[in-house]
Amino acid sequence: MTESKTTGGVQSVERVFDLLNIITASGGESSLSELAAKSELPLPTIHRLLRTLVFLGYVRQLPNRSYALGPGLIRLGYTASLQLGAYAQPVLRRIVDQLGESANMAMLDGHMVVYVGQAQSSQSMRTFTEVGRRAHAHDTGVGKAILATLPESQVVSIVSSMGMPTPTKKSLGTMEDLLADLEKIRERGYAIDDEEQEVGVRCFSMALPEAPTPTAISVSGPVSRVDWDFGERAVPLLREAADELSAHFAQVG
Amino acid sequence: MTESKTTGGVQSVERVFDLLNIITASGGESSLSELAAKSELPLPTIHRLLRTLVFLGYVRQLPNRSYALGPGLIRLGYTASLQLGAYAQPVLRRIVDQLGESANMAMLDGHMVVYVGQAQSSQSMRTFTEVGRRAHAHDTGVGKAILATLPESQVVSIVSSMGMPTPTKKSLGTMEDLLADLEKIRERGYAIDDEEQEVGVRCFSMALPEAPTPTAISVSGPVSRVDWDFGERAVPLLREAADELSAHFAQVG
DNA sequence: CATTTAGAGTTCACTAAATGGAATTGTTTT
DNA sequence: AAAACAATTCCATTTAGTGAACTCTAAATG
Repeated sequence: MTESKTTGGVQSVERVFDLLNIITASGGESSLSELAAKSELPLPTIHRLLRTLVFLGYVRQLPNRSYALGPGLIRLGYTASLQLGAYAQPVLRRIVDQLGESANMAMLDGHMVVYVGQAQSSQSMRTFTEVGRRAHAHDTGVGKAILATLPESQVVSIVSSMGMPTPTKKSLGTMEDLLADLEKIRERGYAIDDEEQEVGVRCFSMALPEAPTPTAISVSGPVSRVDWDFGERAVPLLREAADELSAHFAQVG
Repeated sequence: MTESKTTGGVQSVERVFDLLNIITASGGESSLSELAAKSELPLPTIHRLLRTLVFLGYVRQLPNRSYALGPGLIRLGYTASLQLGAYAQPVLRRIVDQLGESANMAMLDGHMVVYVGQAQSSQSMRTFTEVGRRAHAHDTGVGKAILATLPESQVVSIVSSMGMPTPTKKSLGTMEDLLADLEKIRERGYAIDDEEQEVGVRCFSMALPEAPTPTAISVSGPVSRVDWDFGERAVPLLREAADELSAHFAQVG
Protein backbone atom coordinates (compact mmCIF):
# COMPACT_ATOMS: atom_id res chain seq x y z
CA MET A 1 0.00 0.00 0.00
CA THR A 2 2.33 2.70 1.20
CA GLU A 3 5.13 0.44 0.00
CA SER A 4 4.20 1.09 -3.59
CA LYS A 5 5.80 4.50 -3.33
CA THR A 6 9.10 3.30 -1.99
CA THR A 7 9.52 0.04 -3.88
CA GLY A 8 7.90 0.61 -7.23
CA GLY A 9 5.55 -2.24 -6.48
CA VAL A 10 2.37 -2.81 -8.42
CA GLN A 11 -0.54 -1.66 -6.32
CA SER A 12 -3.10 -4.25 -7.35
CA VAL A 13 -0.61 -7.07 -6.84
CA GLU A 14 0.28 -5.90 -3.36
CA ARG A 15 -3.38 -5.60 -2.54
CA VAL A 16 -4.29 -8.99 -3.83
CA PHE A 17 -1.74 -10.68 -1.60
CA ASP A 18 -2.83 -8.46 1.24
CA LEU A 19 -6.32 -9.87 0.80
CA LEU A 20 -5.02 -13.44 0.70
CA ASN A 21 -3.13 -12.81 3.91
CA ILE A 22 -6.17 -11.36 5.59
CA ILE A 23 -8.14 -14.46 4.65
CA THR A 24 -5.31 -16.60 6.01
CA ALA A 25 -5.18 -14.62 9.26
CA SER A 26 -8.93 -14.92 9.68
CA GLY A 27 -8.64 -18.68 9.79
CA GLY A 28 -9.08 -19.23 6.07
CA GLU A 29 -12.42 -17.57 5.51
CA SER A 30 -13.59 -13.94 5.31
CA SER A 31 -16.67 -12.07 4.26
CA LEU A 32 -16.48 -9.10 1.95
CA SER A 33 -17.15 -6.58 4.69
CA GLU A 34 -14.56 -8.22 6.92
CA LEU A 35 -12.02 -7.83 4.15
CA ALA A 36 -13.07 -4.24 3.60
CA ALA A 37 -12.60 -3.44 7.29
CA LYS A 38 -9.23 -5.13 7.61
CA SER A 39 -7.75 -4.06 4.28
CA GLU A 40 -9.15 -0.51 4.45
CA LEU A 41 -9.82 -0.69 0.74
CA PRO A 42 -13.00 0.45 -0.97
CA LEU A 43 -15.57 -2.21 -1.62
CA PRO A 44 -15.65 -2.16 -5.41
CA THR A 45 -11.89 -2.57 -5.50
CA ILE A 46 -11.91 -5.57 -3.19
CA HIS A 47 -14.70 -7.15 -5.09
CA ARG A 48 -12.95 -6.72 -8.40
CA LEU A 49 -9.73 -8.22 -7.06
CA LEU A 50 -11.57 -11.13 -5.49
CA ARG A 51 -13.48 -11.81 -8.68
CA THR A 52 -10.16 -12.14 -10.44
CA LEU A 53 -8.80 -14.50 -7.81
CA VAL A 54 -11.94 -16.61 -7.87
CA PHE A 55 -11.76 -16.83 -11.65
CA LEU A 56 -8.15 -17.96 -11.44
CA GLY A 57 -8.88 -20.55 -8.76
CA TYR A 58 -6.84 -19.01 -5.95
CA VAL A 59 -9.91 -18.12 -3.96
CA ARG A 60 -13.13 -20.06 -3.60
CA GLN A 61 -16.42 -18.43 -2.88
CA LEU A 62 -18.40 -20.34 -0.31
CA PRO A 63 -22.17 -20.79 -0.48
CA ASN A 64 -22.55 -18.23 2.30
CA ARG A 65 -20.75 -15.82 -0.05
CA SER A 66 -17.65 -15.45 2.00
CA TYR A 67 -14.25 -16.07 0.51
CA ALA A 68 -11.72 -18.79 1.26
CA LEU A 69 -8.32 -19.75 -0.05
CA GLY A 70 -8.59 -21.83 -3.20
CA PRO A 71 -6.94 -25.00 -4.42
CA GLY A 72 -4.61 -23.16 -6.78
CA LEU A 73 -2.59 -21.95 -3.82
CA ILE A 74 -1.97 -25.51 -2.69
CA ARG A 75 -0.34 -26.26 -5.99
CA LEU A 76 1.91 -23.20 -5.87
CA GLY A 77 2.84 -23.79 -2.25
CA TYR A 78 3.56 -27.42 -2.85
CA THR A 79 5.83 -26.62 -5.79
CA ALA A 80 7.60 -23.92 -3.80
CA SER A 81 8.26 -26.23 -0.87
CA LEU A 82 9.34 -29.05 -3.16
CA GLN A 83 11.85 -26.81 -4.82
CA LEU A 84 13.18 -25.42 -1.56
CA GLY A 85 13.27 -28.72 0.24
CA ALA A 86 14.18 -31.10 -2.56
CA TYR A 87 17.91 -30.66 -2.42
CA ALA A 88 17.91 -30.56 1.36
CA GLN A 89 15.99 -33.79 1.88
CA PRO A 90 18.85 -36.28 1.46
CA VAL A 91 21.12 -34.14 3.63
CA LEU A 92 18.51 -33.98 6.37
CA ARG A 93 17.97 -37.71 5.98
CA ARG A 94 21.68 -38.28 6.55
CA ILE A 95 21.53 -36.30 9.78
CA VAL A 96 18.63 -38.45 10.94
CA ASP A 97 20.57 -41.60 10.07
CA GLN A 98 23.65 -40.35 11.90
CA LEU A 99 21.95 -38.99 15.00
CA GLY A 100 18.64 -40.78 15.21
CA GLU A 101 16.61 -37.58 15.75
CA SER A 102 14.38 -35.55 13.42
CA ALA A 103 16.02 -32.91 11.24
CA ASN A 104 14.40 -29.78 9.79
CA MET A 105 15.14 -26.92 7.47
CA ALA A 106 13.38 -23.56 7.84
CA MET A 107 13.53 -20.16 6.14
CA LEU A 108 12.61 -16.67 7.19
CA ASP A 109 9.35 -15.55 5.63
CA GLY A 110 8.41 -12.06 6.66
CA HIS A 111 8.46 -12.05 10.43
CA MET A 112 8.23 -15.77 11.05
CA VAL A 113 10.12 -18.88 10.08
CA VAL A 114 8.53 -21.44 7.80
CA TYR A 115 9.61 -25.09 7.71
CA VAL A 116 10.54 -26.08 4.17
CA GLY A 117 12.24 -29.43 4.60
CA GLN A 118 12.05 -32.29 7.01
CA ALA A 119 13.31 -35.78 7.73
CA GLN A 120 11.82 -37.79 10.53
CA SER A 121 13.46 -39.95 13.11
CA SER A 122 12.19 -43.51 13.24
CA GLN A 123 11.92 -43.48 17.03
CA SER A 124 8.42 -43.69 18.36
CA MET A 125 8.98 -40.64 20.57
CA ARG A 126 10.19 -37.95 18.21
CA THR A 127 9.60 -34.37 17.18
CA PHE A 128 7.52 -33.80 14.09
CA THR A 129 7.10 -30.53 12.25
CA GLU A 130 5.10 -30.39 9.06
CA VAL A 131 6.57 -28.69 6.03
CA GLY A 132 4.79 -25.37 5.61
CA ARG A 133 4.26 -24.82 9.32
CA ARG A 134 5.26 -21.41 10.65
CA ALA A 135 6.80 -20.54 13.96
CA HIS A 136 8.03 -17.51 15.83
CA ALA A 137 11.67 -16.70 15.36
CA HIS A 138 12.60 -15.98 18.98
CA ASP A 139 11.53 -19.25 20.55
CA THR A 140 12.76 -21.85 18.08
CA GLY A 141 16.24 -23.14 17.36
CA VAL A 142 16.04 -22.44 13.65
CA GLY A 143 14.54 -19.04 14.33
CA LYS A 144 17.30 -17.98 16.68
CA ALA A 145 19.99 -19.36 14.37
CA ILE A 146 18.51 -17.24 11.60
CA LEU A 147 18.12 -14.13 13.73
CA ALA A 148 21.76 -14.41 14.78
CA THR A 149 22.79 -13.83 11.16
CA LEU A 150 20.74 -10.63 10.81
CA PRO A 151 21.61 -7.06 11.77
CA GLU A 152 20.25 -6.07 15.18
CA SER A 153 17.85 -3.53 13.70
CA GLN A 154 16.15 -6.24 11.68
CA VAL A 155 16.00 -8.57 14.67
CA VAL A 156 14.27 -5.87 16.69
CA SER A 157 11.85 -5.15 13.87
CA ILE A 158 10.95 -8.83 13.39
CA VAL A 159 10.59 -9.71 17.03
CA SER A 160 8.76 -6.57 18.12
CA SER A 161 6.25 -6.92 15.29
CA MET A 162 5.32 -10.42 16.42
CA GLY A 163 5.73 -9.97 20.17
CA MET A 164 7.58 -12.49 22.31
CA PRO A 165 5.19 -15.18 23.49
CA THR A 166 6.73 -17.54 26.05
CA PRO A 167 5.28 -21.01 25.44
CA THR A 168 7.44 -22.48 28.25
CA LYS A 169 9.09 -21.15 31.39
CA LYS A 170 12.46 -21.33 29.64
CA SER A 171 11.38 -19.23 26.63
CA LEU A 172 13.16 -15.94 26.14
CA GLY A 173 10.68 -13.22 27.03
CA THR A 174 12.64 -10.00 26.65
CA MET A 175 14.57 -8.41 23.83
CA GLU A 176 17.55 -8.11 26.14
CA ASP A 177 17.70 -11.85 26.82
CA LEU A 178 17.23 -12.58 23.14
CA LEU A 179 20.01 -10.27 21.95
CA ALA A 180 22.34 -11.75 24.57
CA ASP A 181 21.51 -15.26 23.38
CA LEU A 182 22.05 -14.27 19.75
CA GLU A 183 25.49 -13.00 20.69
CA LYS A 184 26.30 -16.38 22.27
CA ILE A 185 24.99 -18.11 19.15
CA ARG A 186 27.29 -16.08 16.93
CA GLU A 187 30.24 -16.94 19.21
CA ARG A 188 29.68 -20.67 19.36
CA GLY A 189 28.34 -20.95 15.81
CA TYR A 190 25.06 -22.70 16.55
CA ALA A 191 21.81 -22.12 18.41
CA ILE A 192 20.32 -24.14 21.24
CA ASP A 193 16.62 -24.28 21.91
CA ASP A 194 16.52 -25.75 25.42
CA GLU A 195 12.82 -26.44 26.02
CA GLU A 196 12.01 -22.91 24.91
CA GLN A 197 9.42 -23.91 22.39
CA GLU A 198 8.01 -27.03 23.99
CA VAL A 199 8.70 -28.63 27.35
CA GLY A 200 10.86 -31.70 26.99
CA VAL A 201 12.19 -30.83 23.54
CA ARG A 202 15.74 -29.69 22.92
CA CYS A 203 17.13 -28.60 19.57
CA PHE A 204 20.50 -27.75 18.03
CA SER A 205 20.37 -25.48 15.04
CA MET A 206 22.74 -23.86 12.57
CA ALA A 207 22.25 -21.20 9.89
CA LEU A 208 23.24 -21.60 6.24
CA PRO A 209 25.37 -18.48 5.84
CA GLU A 210 25.37 -18.31 2.04
CA ALA A 211 21.71 -18.98 1.43
CA PRO A 212 20.02 -16.11 -0.43
CA THR A 213 17.04 -16.26 1.94
CA PRO A 214 17.98 -16.60 5.62
CA THR A 215 17.80 -20.33 6.26
CA ALA A 216 18.75 -22.76 9.02
CA ILE A 217 18.75 -26.48 9.73
CA SER A 218 18.20 -28.20 13.04
CA VAL A 219 18.07 -31.52 14.77
CA SER A 220 15.68 -31.95 17.67
CA GLY A 221 14.29 -34.51 20.04
CA PRO A 222 13.37 -35.29 23.64
CA VAL A 223 15.76 -33.93 26.27
CA SER A 224 16.33 -37.45 27.54
CA ARG A 225 18.20 -38.32 24.36
CA VAL A 226 19.19 -34.87 23.08
CA ASP A 227 21.56 -33.97 25.89
CA TRP A 228 24.85 -32.07 25.88
CA ASP A 229 26.72 -35.17 24.92
CA PHE A 230 24.41 -35.51 21.95
CA GLY A 231 25.17 -31.89 21.13
CA GLU A 232 28.87 -32.62 20.88
CA ARG A 233 28.19 -35.31 18.34
CA ALA A 234 25.57 -33.27 16.52
CA VAL A 235 27.38 -29.98 16.02
CA PRO A 236 30.12 -31.20 13.62
CA LEU A 237 27.56 -33.12 11.59
CA LEU A 238 25.25 -30.12 11.49
CA ARG A 239 28.15 -27.93 10.43
CA GLU A 240 29.05 -30.32 7.63
CA ALA A 241 25.45 -30.43 6.42
CA ALA A 242 25.05 -26.65 6.73
CA ASP A 243 28.20 -26.02 4.69
CA GLU A 244 27.08 -28.42 2.01
CA LEU A 245 23.60 -26.94 1.75
CA SER A 246 24.90 -23.41 2.01
CA ALA A 247 27.27 -23.94 -0.91
CA HIS A 248 24.46 -25.37 -2.97
CA PHE A 249 21.99 -22.63 -2.19
CA ALA A 250 24.54 -19.92 -2.86
CA GLN A 251 24.60 -21.19 -6.44
CA VAL A 252 21.18 -22.51 -7.16
CA GLY A 253 18.88 -20.92 -4.69
CA MET B 1 -5.13 -11.88 -20.53
CA THR B 2 -7.92 -12.21 -23.01
CA GLU B 3 -10.02 -13.24 -20.01
CA SER B 4 -9.89 -9.73 -18.65
CA LYS B 5 -12.42 -8.71 -21.26
CA THR B 6 -14.92 -11.38 -20.45
CA THR B 7 -14.56 -11.60 -16.68
CA GLY B 8 -13.70 -8.12 -15.54
CA GLY B 9 -10.48 -9.49 -14.09
CA VAL B 10 -7.64 -7.27 -13.04
CA GLN B 11 -4.91 -7.48 -15.63
CA SER B 12 -1.88 -7.22 -13.38
CA VAL B 13 -3.28 -9.84 -11.02
CA GLU B 14 -3.91 -12.29 -13.82
CA ARG B 15 -0.43 -11.68 -15.13
CA VAL B 16 1.26 -12.10 -11.81
CA PHE B 17 -0.26 -15.55 -11.33
CA ASP B 18 0.57 -16.32 -14.92
CA LEU B 19 4.19 -15.65 -14.09
CA LEU B 20 4.05 -17.80 -10.96
CA ASN B 21 2.61 -20.61 -13.03
CA ILE B 22 5.31 -20.26 -15.64
CA ILE B 23 7.94 -20.52 -12.93
CA THR B 24 6.14 -23.57 -11.56
CA ALA B 25 5.96 -25.18 -14.99
CA SER B 26 9.67 -24.52 -15.58
CA GLY B 27 10.52 -26.63 -12.57
CA GLY B 28 10.49 -23.81 -10.06
CA GLU B 29 13.04 -21.47 -11.60
CA SER B 30 12.99 -19.09 -14.56
CA SER B 31 15.15 -16.33 -15.96
CA LEU B 32 13.69 -13.02 -16.97
CA SER B 33 14.02 -13.71 -20.67
CA GLU B 34 12.46 -17.13 -20.23
CA LEU B 35 9.49 -15.49 -18.55
CA ALA B 36 9.32 -12.88 -21.29
CA ALA B 37 9.23 -15.55 -23.98
CA LYS B 38 6.62 -17.72 -22.27
CA SER B 39 4.37 -14.96 -21.00
CA GLU B 40 4.63 -12.84 -24.14
CA LEU B 41 4.70 -9.74 -21.98
CA PRO B 42 7.06 -6.81 -22.39
CA LEU B 43 10.17 -6.90 -20.29
CA PRO B 44 9.62 -3.82 -18.15
CA THR B 45 6.18 -5.11 -17.20
CA ILE B 46 7.49 -8.48 -16.13
CA HIS B 47 10.28 -6.91 -14.19
CA ARG B 48 7.94 -4.61 -12.33
CA LEU B 49 5.60 -7.46 -11.42
CA LEU B 50 8.49 -9.64 -10.29
CA ARG B 51 9.96 -6.83 -8.22
CA THR B 52 6.64 -6.62 -6.41
CA LEU B 53 6.52 -10.36 -5.83
CA VAL B 54 10.10 -10.44 -4.58
CA PHE B 55 9.39 -7.57 -2.21
CA LEU B 56 6.37 -9.43 -0.84
CA GLY B 57 8.26 -12.70 -0.44
CA TYR B 58 6.36 -14.77 -2.97
CA VAL B 59 9.29 -14.98 -5.32
CA ARG B 60 12.98 -15.28 -4.47
CA GLN B 61 15.68 -13.99 -6.73
CA LEU B 62 18.55 -16.42 -6.95
CA PRO B 63 22.20 -15.37 -7.11
CA ASN B 64 22.25 -16.17 -10.82
CA ARG B 65 19.44 -13.60 -11.11
CA SER B 66 16.74 -15.99 -12.09
CA TYR B 67 13.49 -16.16 -10.20
CA ALA B 68 12.07 -18.95 -8.07
CA LEU B 69 8.93 -19.44 -6.00
CA GLY B 70 9.31 -17.90 -2.57
CA PRO B 71 8.50 -19.06 0.94
CA GLY B 72 5.37 -16.93 1.20
CA LEU B 73 3.61 -19.30 -1.15
CA ILE B 74 4.29 -22.23 1.15
CA ARG B 75 2.44 -20.48 3.91
CA LEU B 76 -0.56 -19.67 1.73
CA GLY B 77 -0.67 -23.15 0.29
CA TYR B 78 -0.34 -24.76 3.67
CA THR B 79 -3.17 -22.67 5.08
CA ALA B 80 -5.33 -23.43 2.06
CA SER B 81 -4.79 -27.16 2.35
CA LEU B 82 -5.29 -27.09 6.11
CA GLN B 83 -8.59 -25.36 5.68
CA LEU B 84 -9.75 -27.67 2.93
CA GLY B 85 -8.49 -30.82 4.54
CA ALA B 86 -8.98 -30.08 8.23
CA TYR B 87 -12.58 -31.10 8.46
CA ALA B 88 -12.02 -34.07 6.20
CA GLN B 89 -9.09 -35.51 8.11
CA PRO B 90 -11.02 -37.34 10.86
CA VAL B 91 -13.50 -38.68 8.32
CA LEU B 92 -10.69 -39.99 6.12
CA ARG B 93 -9.04 -41.42 9.23
CA ARG B 94 -12.24 -43.30 10.02
CA ILE B 95 -12.23 -44.84 6.54
CA VAL B 96 -8.66 -45.98 7.07
CA ASP B 97 -9.57 -47.49 10.43
CA GLN B 98 -12.56 -49.27 8.95
CA LEU B 99 -10.95 -50.54 5.77
CA GLY B 100 -7.23 -50.59 6.47
CA GLU B 101 -6.31 -48.76 3.25
CA SER B 102 -5.25 -45.17 2.55
CA ALA B 103 -7.98 -42.58 1.99
CA ASN B 104 -7.70 -39.33 0.04
CA MET B 105 -9.69 -36.24 -0.75
CA ALA B 106 -9.08 -34.27 -3.96
CA MET B 107 -10.56 -31.21 -5.67
CA LEU B 108 -10.69 -29.97 -9.21
CA ASP B 109 -8.22 -27.14 -9.78
CA GLY B 110 -8.35 -25.89 -13.33
CA HIS B 111 -7.84 -28.91 -15.52
CA MET B 112 -6.32 -31.26 -12.97
CA VAL B 113 -7.21 -32.66 -9.58
CA VAL B 114 -5.24 -31.66 -6.51
CA TYR B 115 -5.09 -33.77 -3.36
CA VAL B 116 -6.18 -31.73 -0.35
CA GLY B 117 -6.61 -34.32 2.37
CA GLN B 118 -5.12 -37.65 3.22
CA ALA B 119 -5.04 -40.40 5.83
CA GLN B 120 -2.57 -43.21 5.52
CA SER B 121 -2.99 -46.87 6.06
CA SER B 122 -0.63 -48.40 8.60
CA GLN B 123 0.18 -51.33 6.35
CA SER B 124 3.73 -51.40 5.07
CA MET B 125 2.55 -51.82 1.49
CA ARG B 126 0.16 -48.93 0.93
CA THR B 127 -0.59 -46.11 -1.45
CA PHE B 128 0.69 -42.69 -0.49
CA THR B 129 -0.27 -39.42 -2.14
CA GLU B 130 1.06 -36.18 -0.75
CA VAL B 131 -1.31 -33.34 -0.09
CA GLY B 132 -0.79 -30.75 -2.81
CA ARG B 133 0.07 -33.27 -5.49
CA ARG B 134 -1.77 -32.90 -8.77
CA ALA B 135 -2.99 -35.59 -11.11
CA HIS B 136 -4.83 -35.94 -14.38
CA ALA B 137 -8.57 -36.25 -14.08
CA HIS B 138 -9.13 -39.06 -16.58
CA ASP B 139 -6.82 -41.68 -15.08
CA THR B 140 -7.51 -41.40 -11.36
CA GLY B 141 -10.44 -42.56 -9.28
CA VAL B 142 -11.05 -39.16 -7.72
CA GLY B 143 -10.64 -37.51 -11.10
CA LYS B 144 -13.22 -39.70 -12.79
CA ALA B 145 -15.61 -39.39 -9.87
CA ILE B 146 -15.35 -35.61 -10.21
CA LEU B 147 -15.66 -35.62 -14.00
CA ALA B 148 -18.81 -37.72 -13.71
CA THR B 149 -20.51 -34.84 -11.89
CA LEU B 150 -19.69 -32.28 -14.60
CA PRO B 151 -21.54 -31.51 -17.84
CA GLU B 152 -20.07 -33.31 -20.84
CA SER B 153 -18.89 -30.08 -22.46
CA GLN B 154 -16.72 -29.32 -19.46
CA VAL B 155 -15.37 -32.87 -19.35
CA VAL B 156 -14.34 -32.59 -22.98
CA SER B 157 -12.73 -29.21 -22.38
CA ILE B 158 -10.77 -30.42 -19.34
CA VAL B 159 -9.60 -33.68 -20.81
CA SER B 160 -8.76 -32.39 -24.27
CA SER B 161 -6.73 -29.53 -22.83
CA MET B 162 -4.54 -31.94 -20.88
CA GLY B 163 -4.50 -34.82 -23.31
CA MET B 164 -5.08 -38.40 -22.21
CA PRO B 165 -1.81 -40.01 -21.20
CA THR B 166 -2.08 -43.72 -20.50
CA PRO B 167 0.31 -44.59 -17.66
CA THR B 168 -0.79 -48.23 -17.73
CA LYS B 169 -2.30 -50.59 -20.26
CA LYS B 170 -5.65 -50.32 -18.49
CA SER B 171 -5.78 -46.51 -18.63
CA LEU B 172 -8.59 -44.97 -20.63
CA GLY B 173 -7.04 -43.54 -23.76
CA THR B 174 -9.95 -42.18 -25.75
CA MET B 175 -12.69 -39.70 -25.03
CA GLU B 176 -15.24 -42.31 -26.05
CA ASP B 177 -14.05 -44.82 -23.44
CA LEU B 178 -13.94 -42.09 -20.82
CA LEU B 179 -17.45 -40.82 -21.47
CA ALA B 180 -18.75 -44.40 -21.37
CA ASP B 181 -17.02 -44.97 -18.04
CA LEU B 182 -18.39 -41.70 -16.63
CA GLU B 183 -21.88 -42.89 -17.54
CA LYS B 184 -21.29 -46.13 -15.62
CA ILE B 185 -19.96 -44.12 -12.68
CA ARG B 186 -23.12 -42.02 -12.59
CA GLU B 187 -25.24 -45.18 -12.69
CA ARG B 188 -23.50 -47.05 -9.91
CA GLY B 189 -22.68 -43.91 -7.89
CA TYR B 190 -18.93 -44.41 -7.54
CA ALA B 191 -15.80 -44.59 -9.66
CA ILE B 192 -13.33 -47.44 -9.97
CA ASP B 193 -9.73 -46.91 -10.93
CA ASP B 194 -8.62 -50.43 -11.79
CA GLU B 195 -4.86 -50.14 -12.26
CA GLU B 196 -5.43 -47.20 -14.59
CA GLN B 197 -3.06 -44.88 -12.81
CA GLU B 198 -0.49 -47.33 -11.52
CA VAL B 199 -0.11 -51.05 -12.06
CA GLY B 200 -1.17 -53.00 -8.99
CA VAL B 201 -3.22 -50.20 -7.46
CA ARG B 202 -6.99 -50.22 -7.34
CA CYS B 203 -9.15 -47.41 -6.04
CA PHE B 204 -12.81 -46.77 -5.19
CA SER B 205 -13.89 -43.17 -5.31
CA MET B 206 -16.99 -41.09 -4.73
CA ALA B 207 -17.81 -37.43 -5.40
CA LEU B 208 -19.14 -35.01 -2.80
CA PRO B 209 -22.20 -33.76 -4.67
CA GLU B 210 -22.86 -30.60 -2.61
CA ALA B 211 -19.29 -29.33 -2.37
CA PRO B 212 -18.92 -25.86 -3.91
CA THR B 213 -15.74 -26.92 -5.70
CA PRO B 214 -15.97 -30.33 -7.37
CA THR B 215 -14.49 -32.71 -4.80
CA ALA B 216 -14.17 -36.47 -4.30
CA ILE B 217 -12.85 -38.94 -1.75
CA SER B 218 -11.28 -42.29 -2.39
CA VAL B 219 -9.81 -45.33 -0.77
CA SER B 220 -6.99 -47.13 -2.53
CA GLY B 221 -4.49 -49.90 -2.12
CA PRO B 222 -2.84 -52.91 -3.74
CA VAL B 223 -5.12 -55.07 -5.91
CA SER B 224 -4.30 -58.07 -3.74
CA ARG B 225 -6.25 -56.53 -0.87
CA VAL B 226 -8.48 -54.05 -2.69
CA ASP B 227 -10.57 -56.59 -4.60
CA TRP B 228 -14.27 -56.62 -5.51
CA ASP B 229 -15.15 -58.02 -2.14
CA PHE B 230 -13.33 -55.07 -0.57
CA GLY B 231 -15.36 -52.81 -2.84
CA GLU B 232 -18.61 -54.13 -1.44
CA ARG B 233 -17.48 -53.27 2.05
CA ALA B 234 -15.98 -49.95 0.99
CA VAL B 235 -18.81 -48.43 -1.01
CA PRO B 236 -21.33 -47.98 1.84
CA LEU B 237 -18.61 -46.54 4.08
CA LEU B 238 -17.47 -44.20 1.33
CA ARG B 239 -21.03 -43.11 0.74
CA GLU B 240 -21.53 -42.38 4.41
CA ALA B 241 -18.32 -40.35 4.54
CA ALA B 242 -19.13 -38.55 1.29
CA ASP B 243 -22.58 -37.57 2.53
CA GLU B 244 -21.17 -36.30 5.78
CA LEU B 245 -18.44 -34.26 4.11
CA SER B 246 -20.75 -33.07 1.39
CA ALA B 247 -23.24 -31.73 3.92
CA HIS B 248 -20.47 -29.93 5.74
CA PHE B 249 -18.91 -28.39 2.65
CA ALA B 250 -22.27 -27.26 1.34
CA GLN B 251 -22.49 -25.04 4.41
CA VAL B 252 -18.97 -24.08 5.27
CA GLY B 253 -16.97 -24.58 2.14
C1' DC C 1 43.61 -9.31 -19.15
C1' DA C 2 41.03 -6.14 -21.91
C1' DT C 3 37.08 -6.45 -24.70
C1' DT C 4 32.94 -8.01 -26.53
C1' DT C 5 28.39 -9.24 -25.73
C1' DA C 6 24.14 -11.03 -23.98
C1' DG C 7 21.00 -10.41 -20.86
C1' DA C 8 19.25 -7.92 -16.74
C1' DG C 9 17.60 -3.74 -15.11
C1' DT C 10 15.96 0.99 -15.91
C1' DT C 11 14.06 5.38 -17.95
C1' DC C 12 10.71 8.12 -20.33
C1' DA C 13 6.63 9.88 -22.57
C1' DC C 14 2.39 8.28 -24.03
C1' DT C 15 -1.62 5.03 -24.00
C1' DA C 16 -4.39 1.73 -21.59
C1' DA C 17 -6.17 -0.01 -17.42
C1' DA C 18 -7.42 0.22 -12.56
C1' DT C 19 -9.28 2.71 -8.86
C1' DG C 20 -12.83 4.55 -5.73
C1' DG C 21 -16.64 7.66 -4.31
C1' DA C 22 -21.55 7.86 -4.68
C1' DA C 23 -25.49 5.80 -5.95
C1' DT C 24 -28.15 1.48 -7.52
C1' DT C 25 -29.62 -3.08 -7.64
C1' DG C 26 -29.64 -7.92 -5.87
C1' DT C 27 -29.99 -11.26 -2.07
C1' DT C 28 -30.29 -13.12 2.31
C1' DT C 29 -31.54 -12.95 7.13
C1' DT C 30 -34.58 -11.30 10.68
C1' DA D 1 -41.21 -5.81 5.00
C1' DA D 2 -37.20 -4.05 6.75
C1' DA D 3 -32.54 -4.31 7.57
C1' DA D 4 -28.02 -5.81 6.38
C1' DC D 5 -24.87 -7.02 3.42
C1' DA D 6 -23.25 -8.30 -1.30
C1' DA D 7 -22.71 -7.11 -6.01
C1' DT D 8 -22.53 -3.84 -9.52
C1' DT D 9 -22.58 0.69 -12.37
C1' DC D 10 -20.76 5.09 -13.74
C1' DC D 11 -16.87 7.89 -14.70
C1' DA D 12 -13.37 11.44 -13.22
C1' DT D 13 -8.88 10.55 -11.29
C1' DT D 14 -4.90 7.77 -10.43
C1' DT D 15 -1.96 4.06 -11.53
C1' DA D 16 -0.07 0.66 -14.67
C1' DG D 17 1.55 -0.90 -19.22
C1' DT D 18 4.43 -0.37 -23.22
C1' DG D 19 7.79 0.40 -27.03
C1' DA D 20 12.17 2.31 -27.83
C1' DA D 21 16.35 3.57 -26.22
C1' DC D 22 19.68 3.35 -22.60
C1' DT D 23 22.78 1.70 -18.65
C1' DC D 24 24.69 -1.82 -15.97
C1' DT D 25 26.79 -6.28 -14.95
C1' DA D 26 28.76 -10.77 -15.49
C1' DA D 27 30.78 -13.84 -18.07
C1' DA D 28 32.48 -15.53 -22.57
C1' DT D 29 35.82 -14.42 -26.09
C1' DG D 30 40.05 -13.37 -28.30
